Amino acid sequence: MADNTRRPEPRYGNRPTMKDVAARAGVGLKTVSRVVNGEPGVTPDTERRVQESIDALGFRRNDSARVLRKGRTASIGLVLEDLADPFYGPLNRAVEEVARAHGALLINGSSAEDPDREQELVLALCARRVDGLIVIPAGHDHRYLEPEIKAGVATVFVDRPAGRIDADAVLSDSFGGARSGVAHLIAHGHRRIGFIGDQPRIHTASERLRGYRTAMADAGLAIDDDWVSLGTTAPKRVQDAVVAMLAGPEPVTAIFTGNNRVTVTVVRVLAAHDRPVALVGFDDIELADLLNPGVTVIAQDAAALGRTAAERLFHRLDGAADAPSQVVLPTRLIARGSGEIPPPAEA
Amino acid sequence: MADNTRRPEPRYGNRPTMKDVAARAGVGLKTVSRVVNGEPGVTPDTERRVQESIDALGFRRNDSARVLRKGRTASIGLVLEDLADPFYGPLNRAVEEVARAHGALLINGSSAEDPDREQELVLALCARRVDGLIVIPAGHDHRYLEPEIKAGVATVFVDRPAGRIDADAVLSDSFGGARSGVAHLIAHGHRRIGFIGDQPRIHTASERLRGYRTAMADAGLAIDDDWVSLGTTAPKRVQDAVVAMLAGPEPVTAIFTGNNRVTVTVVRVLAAHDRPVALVGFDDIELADLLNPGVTVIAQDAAALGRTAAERLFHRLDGAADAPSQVVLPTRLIARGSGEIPPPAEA
DNA sequence: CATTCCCCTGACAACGTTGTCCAGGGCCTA
DNA sequence: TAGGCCCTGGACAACGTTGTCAGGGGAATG
Repeated sequence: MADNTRRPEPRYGNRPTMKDVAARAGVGLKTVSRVVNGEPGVTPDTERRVQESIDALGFRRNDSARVLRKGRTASIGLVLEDLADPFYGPLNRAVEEVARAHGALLINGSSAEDPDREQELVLALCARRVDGLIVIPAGHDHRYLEPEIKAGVATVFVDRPAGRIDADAVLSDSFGGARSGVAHLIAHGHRRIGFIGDQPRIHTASERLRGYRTAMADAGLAIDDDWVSLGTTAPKRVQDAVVAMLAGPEPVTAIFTGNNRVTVTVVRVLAAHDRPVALVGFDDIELADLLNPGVTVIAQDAAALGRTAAERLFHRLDGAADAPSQVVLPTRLIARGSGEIPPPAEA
Repeated sequence: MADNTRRPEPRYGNRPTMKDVAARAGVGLKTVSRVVNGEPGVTPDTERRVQESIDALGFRRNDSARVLRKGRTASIGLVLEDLADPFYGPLNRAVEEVARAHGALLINGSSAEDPDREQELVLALCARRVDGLIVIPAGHDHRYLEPEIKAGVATVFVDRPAGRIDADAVLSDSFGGARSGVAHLIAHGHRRIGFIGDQPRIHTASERLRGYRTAMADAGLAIDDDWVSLGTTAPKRVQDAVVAMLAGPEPVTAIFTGNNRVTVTVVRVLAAHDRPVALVGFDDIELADLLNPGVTVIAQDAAALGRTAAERLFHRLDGAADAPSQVVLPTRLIARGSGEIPPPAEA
């Protein structure tokens, strides 16, 4: 039996290793390591020889091996709901900037709002031994993360709190934002106000609904069952909801929308509607100022969410061991016109 | 000197390893490996014992070690220009979906349009031994990638071709799209048409400029130097360009914009302008249909770009060794009103 | 000139996993 | 009953890197 079949697998295209570099330069393995890592204690002459070998062979350090040896991967994981959602773009970018400032790479993926997929993704990241995790949770039970957190994987939740475990979280003030948005509509004379939101199992969605209910109650207004519609953000679903609210003898005169995707669809439907209907939306949307009327929104600062979460994460990685905390960032009402439409004069 | 200082570094919070699991279950190391990987050759009874130990200890396989041993990381790198740019969201998402379908994770980062940062990021990904790379290049010289590609890192460029090396690329038809967009304006009677684009060193920007020039030449129209403005997409810069084009005795009557960010700014400026000015923009923008007038655009399919590139990448990873090729995806003109504004009647 | 000290260098083990190979035991067949 | 085969399980090396430690040579000092 020939023994040239020893190589078990097609390796990394047989990349040169430090051993190869060392052999070519006629030095020891450790000396190469020193040069590669810029450690002191190498003569300029030796260093030059090693560097020459590195360039000639096209050597690049294998970080997998390095990670295995050192125990830190210098990478963090980001699990969000949908990479394509414009709301998460700035958040993603902000996290990346902070990671970069700390010399870490970012591994990310979308859960597509599916708890199983979230878990799968999170655990895959843990198996990669990311140093930390930033998660926009889709599910409501994160006990599966307990062994990981106990084992030292720093974890920060963003946009929505963790379910059934105690963990850091950075949130926007969904309740307060929705409450002030609805109060804004009430202040402009509306009494029949609709709410179209995301699925109630999503924390932000239910908080915003709560804000709506509270604002209505504060003003002593009763809420008709037909005025509240919760469900997916699919355009068809939202469109049907708007149409239903605007039909009948007592249609709503204003609508509060629970997130950017809902808002966009509602704007489209209202543009085709004959009567003006007031609108305030949660989340800012691009070009909202150029529409006619401009769309009044409750803006949250996605970049600040991401930045705050990432900074918290690295703070933990630097050794902070204080109790998990929730940070709530304020929202801001931006009046652009659609929220200031008065209700039609009552018959 | 006490010898309890042997542990060199703060490791992964001392996570249990297969060795720990094996010891607890009273089996050999390889048996644990077999159970973890679902390999055959383990009695149900033994398997149950091992599984119990895994659960009890909270063991999770260390993929770093696995990668080191196996030579494949099951991860791909994506380097794009700006994670926060809405154009790249769907692209990012499409790449992720394909990666997921192939069981790979996605590591990504932004180059911020800085060639040095692009190189730094790409090489960091190579050091991680990603199986493949998808790059939206910021620089024009990718010879630094040659050793990596030779070593087996599959690489596909998207949106812009690679510089000075021969590599796969998936592009949108920038030239043809711009040409047809400008032709559209000409067909609606415009003769003095401005072009506001991104920095000319960016391939798509210069291709779109070329499309503009060709369409003008095709129609026998001369181009005044003042009609062309290239530079960053900073709102201030773009705004100044628009104002300049609309000033003077012979202002442009139509503008073609080179990308989504430029378009957005121009829409804002034109909204405040007294005379109507026709506009066609490269890249679709959200809510473009709801503006008044609707914004006519040359739409490219960002998701298709990402999907095509990722599929090409995995095709290569599956062993395809054909020559590098360029795929050009068509663009689509979407007329919504702004491009169909006629020029003012000449005095 | 001898001694000490420091600087440079390299041998070696270890990180956690998987591929290879071998041993032992049970079962089937002749 | 003996022989052989298959099935299960484990010992061992290797992946490429870095931390530890020890050795060797030169300079500085007495």
